[in-house]
Amino acid sequence: MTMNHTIVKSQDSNCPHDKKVSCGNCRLNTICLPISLHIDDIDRLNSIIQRGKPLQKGDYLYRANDLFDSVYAIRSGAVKAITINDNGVEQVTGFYLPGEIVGMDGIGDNRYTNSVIALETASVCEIPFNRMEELSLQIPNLQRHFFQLMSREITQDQQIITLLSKSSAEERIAALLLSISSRNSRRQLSANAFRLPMSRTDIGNYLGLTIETVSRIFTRLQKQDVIAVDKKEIVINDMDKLRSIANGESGN
Amino acid sequence: MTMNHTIVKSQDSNCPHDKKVSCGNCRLNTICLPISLHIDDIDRLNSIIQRGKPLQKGDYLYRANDLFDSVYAIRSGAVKAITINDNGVEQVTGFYLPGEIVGMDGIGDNRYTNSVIALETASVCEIPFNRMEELSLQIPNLQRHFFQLMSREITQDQQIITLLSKSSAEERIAALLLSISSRNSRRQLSANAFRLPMSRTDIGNYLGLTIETVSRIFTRLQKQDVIAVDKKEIVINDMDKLRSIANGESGN
DNA sequence: GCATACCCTTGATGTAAATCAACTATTTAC
DNA sequence: GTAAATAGTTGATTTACATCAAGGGTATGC
Repeated sequence: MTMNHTIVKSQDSNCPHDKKVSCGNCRLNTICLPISLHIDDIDRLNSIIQRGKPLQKGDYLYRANDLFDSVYAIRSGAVKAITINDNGVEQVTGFYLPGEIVGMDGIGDNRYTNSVIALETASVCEIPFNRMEELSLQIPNLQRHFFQLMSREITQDQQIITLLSKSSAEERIAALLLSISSRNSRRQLSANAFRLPMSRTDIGNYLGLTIETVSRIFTRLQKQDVIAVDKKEIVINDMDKLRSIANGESGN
Repeated sequence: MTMNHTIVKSQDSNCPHDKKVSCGNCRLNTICLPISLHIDDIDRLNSIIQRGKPLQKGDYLYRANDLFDSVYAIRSGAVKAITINDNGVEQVTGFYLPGEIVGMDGIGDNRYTNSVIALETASVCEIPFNRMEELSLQIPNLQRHFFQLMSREITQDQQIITLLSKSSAEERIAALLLSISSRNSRRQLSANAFRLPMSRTDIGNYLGLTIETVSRIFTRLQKQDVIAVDKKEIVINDMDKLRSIANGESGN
């Protein structure tokens, strides 16, 4: 990923070094923001949002048990959310790409239940929750938007539950690839060729599989010419086949 | 469960046949409602809530894909939420007991993603969401309460994800029993002896296990004197042991 | 009161994925 | 530039749970 360091005013509003970024001109705003907001409401929302220095790979955005104060929109890069349960086992609970929101798990008991870690260099927009709540009282559409965001997170988590409860290793991997593919295309990126921001270990942890199984499935899908794998670079050669595998319609 | 059919005014505000039920005198209100609400705010909330006839076992409260209009507080009985995925596989996504709220999955796209079905005779309080939203704009604590409810649902779903991804069959069953136990004690019911409202099939579906495995685990836990099982009646004989099993600290 | 269906249990066998093991490729550090 | 650590692949073996199978118990309906 190239980055413009010249003094020329960048047209790319998502360059992490560009301090002129605002919600109004952010190219992710149709994903991250309620499209239904008035232009001046967007300005009011923008005024409460803080944009800090980018995270480096491995940096924590916040840690489980930290006091909750903000949710964060991913502006560039990618992060993972993890929880550590009572017996010290780590679980990856989600991967978050640009335009997506993390931190809503912290609202319930005023402490985050997940830790969020950068998978690569990433920049985020911090949305202080108390101020967002106040603003929501004045902007009904903003309140509605946050209810919707949280509801969709519930629905997504329930889809993961179904995946883990009912699907084979191959179906899980196929579903993850399709999820990343469709989230990429929502951001106007290629649905067929992309780089996985996470390691095989993270994939296995997320999908309830060992790293060996993840590796074998990638190899198998490649041998079937469904995908081409080169380290973290993925090319989907046969989207329909991948979908039918994810839906358990394949003969395996 | 006995029910008073005499003309004497019932003291049990949760008797489904008592039309005088209100949030103000409901014994579940510390669970279901924000405790932080003013007494007149509780009245305002109460005024928008609709209480219909009880559901019979097997009745649907709503169906996946129905237009979303309300969330529901369970007043008595128990329900399950299920989703049917693309390939027609049914997944139980949750069990809901008195004081708990269902339907928040519908907010995201204005249609329910789950169907909710009564596991036994059950009564519910319907909370029309549009009216609740309007009220939230005037009662900040109510807005906050709903954000918290949704956040906790996210956190719970993530705990299920961890359970399915990382735990053995025995650990899953132990965790479910402990969950029901603690939810019962929150309602001032026994933590050690209770009736499971759901079938073995539902348990297996929820936990990603076959009915045979569920049955075997119950038998095994009984042989270890951790629990006593008589059909749906459960007695927890050794809570500490059950906890250590759930935490994967048992030698098995 | 009996039939039908459903729910649950228990045993025998099969299998997908875990585990164990060895090795290669890639990144990080000095 | 080389060493050490980290990440990923592939094969052999084990295992936890699924599947297959049979039977008993309980509820539902005529």
